[in-house]
Amino acid sequence: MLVADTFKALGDPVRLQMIQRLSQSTQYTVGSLSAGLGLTRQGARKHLQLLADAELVSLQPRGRQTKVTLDATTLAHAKRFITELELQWDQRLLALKDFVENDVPTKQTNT
Amino acid sequence: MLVADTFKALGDPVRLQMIQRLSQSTQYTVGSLSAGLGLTRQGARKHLQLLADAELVSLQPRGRQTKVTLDATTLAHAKRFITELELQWDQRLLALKDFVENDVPTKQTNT
DNA sequence: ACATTGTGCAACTAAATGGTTGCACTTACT
DNA sequence: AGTAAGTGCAACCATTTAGTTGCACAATGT
Repeated sequence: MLVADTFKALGDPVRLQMIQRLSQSTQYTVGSLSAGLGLTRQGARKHLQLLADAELVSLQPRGRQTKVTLDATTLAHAKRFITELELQWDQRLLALKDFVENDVPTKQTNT
Repeated sequence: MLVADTFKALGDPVRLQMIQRLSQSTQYTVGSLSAGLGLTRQGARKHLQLLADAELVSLQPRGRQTKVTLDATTLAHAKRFITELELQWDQRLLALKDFVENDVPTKQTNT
């Protein structure tokens, strides 16, 4: 599973709100989670499936209803990706500062 | 600008690679950034426009060419959003643990 | 046994997305 | 002045996405 898929799944207001709700309660079912989002249950269910495919949530059938829980692991992966970008970015700025101050050429990756 | 728009912009392999490149060098132009991605320059340009609209990169015309730089601020916002989700999630788990161990009812947000 | 509740799935439609080609235009080089 | 380089923009096409309606079906409650 690519990180891009995780971001893609997070890139929708409805799905983000679902995730946000799920971070606040462990008691959600497909029905309760789909209510009050301004679209039909079936519409919401499609979003939910996307989140499940991206492994951001897991669906556990419990008799008549299906429990929905957050998968914090995938969320953590996405966060880590951003953190690493920021690290590279900071190093770049540092190298640039070095170049300006001391005339030490910085290694160029691309032109 | 909604956080969802940031995630949406990050939710594509081509755009993620662009962001990754930009985190490694401050020397990119539209042309150099668009090369070697397996699609036409005009195709890449569309992705770049999306990133610019999401304020993940900024485009600065420099005579004949256009310089592209990363906007780390927006990236930081996205990261923060995830961090806050994780915080709520952790608190939830803690409350749940409390409930199981001590039979202290936890405040339910939803049913 | 029967009704109701919670869910899943398929078909369909409108709009957004990802990609292409073709062309115009300005900046720089000789 | 003439050519090449770097870009921007519009038109077009195929695919995916976001939403709907309609229906089937198993689990629960009376």
